[in-house]
Amino acid sequence: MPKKRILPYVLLGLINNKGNLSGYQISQEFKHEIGDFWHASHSQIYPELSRMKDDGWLVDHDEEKSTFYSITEKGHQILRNWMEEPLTDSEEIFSLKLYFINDESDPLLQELLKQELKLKHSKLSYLEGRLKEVFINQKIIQKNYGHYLILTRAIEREKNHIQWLKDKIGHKKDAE
Amino acid sequence: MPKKRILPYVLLGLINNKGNLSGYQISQEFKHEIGDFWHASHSQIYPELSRMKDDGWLVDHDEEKSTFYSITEKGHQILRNWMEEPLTDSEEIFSLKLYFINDESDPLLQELLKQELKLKHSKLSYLEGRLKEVFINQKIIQKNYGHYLILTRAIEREKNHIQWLKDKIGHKKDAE
DNA sequence: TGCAACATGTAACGAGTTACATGATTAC
DNA sequence: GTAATCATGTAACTCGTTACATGTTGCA
Repeated sequence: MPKKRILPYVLLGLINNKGNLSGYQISQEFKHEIGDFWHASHSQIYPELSRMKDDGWLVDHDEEKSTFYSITEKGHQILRNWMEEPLTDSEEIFSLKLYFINDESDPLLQELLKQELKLKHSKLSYLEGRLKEVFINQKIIQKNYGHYLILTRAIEREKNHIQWLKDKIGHKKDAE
Repeated sequence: MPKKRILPYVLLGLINNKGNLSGYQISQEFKHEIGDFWHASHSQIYPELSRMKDDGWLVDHDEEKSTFYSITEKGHQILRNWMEEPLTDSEEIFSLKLYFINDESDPLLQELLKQELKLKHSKLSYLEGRLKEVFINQKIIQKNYGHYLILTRAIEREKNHIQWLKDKIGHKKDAE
């Protein structure tokens, strides 16, 4: 099966958040707001939007200069389904989905955090397993020091992420 | 200009580390050892190896079942140049280059860590700037809570990475 | 004897990038 | 008036994936 495309869902999410958007505005979004987490160039955006319109996910309405798109009921459904799809081991998707959640009280937020926590836990144990398996003694560490470094770094990173997730799941307010 | 390809350098690095490797062995490496940080399928590997041979980066010698490749002097040069190229904002490349450094005393190690530290510092200030710029009051946070979360998460992640880099640059031994 | 793993290759396809194009409007 | 930005579109190309293909060796 072909790899799951993400772009259409990103476009859906953006249009859903903002009400309606033109292709140009979306490409600006990618340069600013959401640009830290995802990117697409205009040569992807325009054809994609028109495909999504053909599929009934969006409707367009021409205004003075631009063609604006807004989401249909079908589009809503599709977006919702995607948002509720179980996460896979991809931090990008986790970030994107978070981005599309506006309200702190949306139950999907806690759901996402819990799913990601589970994923990160298993990633962490996998990495810790690798560490034990590969670096069984000091000599191997010395002979493959770079490998040892990134592996231990990866482990620390997961731990840090897990800690963050746990904090947020506790639905604590920002009290630092 | 076209995007810089990484695969050839990964193959060079692997072959350089192990002395000589067949295409099949390399694809096994991707399934195990290095698989946590980079991946390529055999349909990429074989043609790439033969291209690299044509370019004089590798020489092949057929043995019983497999064709083994080893690195040439030219290949060494190319690999070294790549390793010494300044890092860009891509953690993948940082990890890969680290992976190819075997010896703790290789001066390139400290160089890499310092470069990455600089990059991460500027990334951090960029993200902190974004946070101040976008989330100017509590209301905006409430209305875009997911965005706020991933942005603050991204900041924490950079801080964690910076801390790790600083630890390692201090050429401290693992004393926990 | 038949299946899994070894070992290599090529073709078809999908997604994303850069480049090529074009025309309107705005600001200096 | 001319440069930048708005606004959209398509074509060429590259990279990577999956699928298709083929022959060998080891083992149960």
